[in-house]
Amino acid sequence: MTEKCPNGVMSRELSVGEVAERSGVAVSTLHFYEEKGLIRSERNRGNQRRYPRSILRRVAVIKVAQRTGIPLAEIAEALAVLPHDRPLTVKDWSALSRTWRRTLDERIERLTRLRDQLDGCIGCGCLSMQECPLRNPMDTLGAEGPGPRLLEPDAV
Amino acid sequence: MTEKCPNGVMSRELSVGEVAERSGVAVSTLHFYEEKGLIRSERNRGNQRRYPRSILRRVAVIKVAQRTGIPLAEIAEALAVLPHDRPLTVKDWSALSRTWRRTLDERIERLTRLRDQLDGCIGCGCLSMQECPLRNPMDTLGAEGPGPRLLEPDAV
DNA sequence: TGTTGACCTCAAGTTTGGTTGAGGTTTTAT
DNA sequence: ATAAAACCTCAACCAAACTTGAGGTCAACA
Repeated sequence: MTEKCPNGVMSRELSVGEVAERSGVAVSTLHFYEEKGLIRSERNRGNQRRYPRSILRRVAVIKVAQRTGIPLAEIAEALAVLPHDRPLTVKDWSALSRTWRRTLDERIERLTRLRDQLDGCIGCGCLSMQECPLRNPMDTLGAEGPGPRLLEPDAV
Repeated sequence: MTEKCPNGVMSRELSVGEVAERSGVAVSTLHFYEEKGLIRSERNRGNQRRYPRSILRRVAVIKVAQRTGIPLAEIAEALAVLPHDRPLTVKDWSALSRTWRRTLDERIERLTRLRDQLDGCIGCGCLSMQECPLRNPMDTLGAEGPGPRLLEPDAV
């Protein structure tokens, strides 16, 4: 069942079930990814999917990207420029992960800014559209100046 | 059109369109929130929605919670214990925002951990299910030990 | 008194990321 | 040889958070 090369690395192509098991995603998900163009498969004479072992890295990359919050469509775009017929290299991975790291950084920054605003507003609660930094998410520009605001019961 | 009280605060009830404009959410969204139990409305004799001005703070709170990533269902739950018939007080807001701040903190932490793992793996790319911290998101436990991993072309 | 704009309800559509199931074929194991 | 396990396609369904549209009513203004 498991054919080994001289060097001891298993080199047989993988069935969809094997890929599912080894990559930790469901078979249905692999079908789905294929439909979305994220992965590709060859077929054997019985029309069953057969994958090169490099699929495992590709799927792994997809999963990591998803954890950073990148939507599948964007992941697909990023992977689209890379060939399906050879494994992703370390270089490919570096480029991708560096990009994703940057967007992850931005997400973290945005959330951190939000947290700070929340801190500044916990004791206030005015939530004024005009004056409260929480309601004015001018996310990038530092048009801040939180500080306590006076709270008029309904003057939102 | 705008009736003022002696003290200069407008105290008229608001129509759904007015709430939409002043709170920055669409009319359809207000209908939707009502259906989900997040907000409530009185009706005038013509069956049109009429809101007390306190609705504006309530909607504001919902929006802020959403920005922190809290799903509507959870926001609904949190707001459920608070009466619809009086404005949210600073105390209400403090309690809510403190809770949400904590979950926001967790989100930030999780993302930061991910970023660090990504940093450790950018030059590696093994993405091994067994060995790569990026693939083993045992998020809470510090079962770390990233460091460089040797990269065998297909040994994912 | 129109007529226009705001409002009403209810149903259906949208997007993202999949899962579930029916009905049928292929592979694998005995 | 046969039965079970794995695979195939295609369609439908799920949840979240809304939006859109149809068909009809109400209100505000000239």
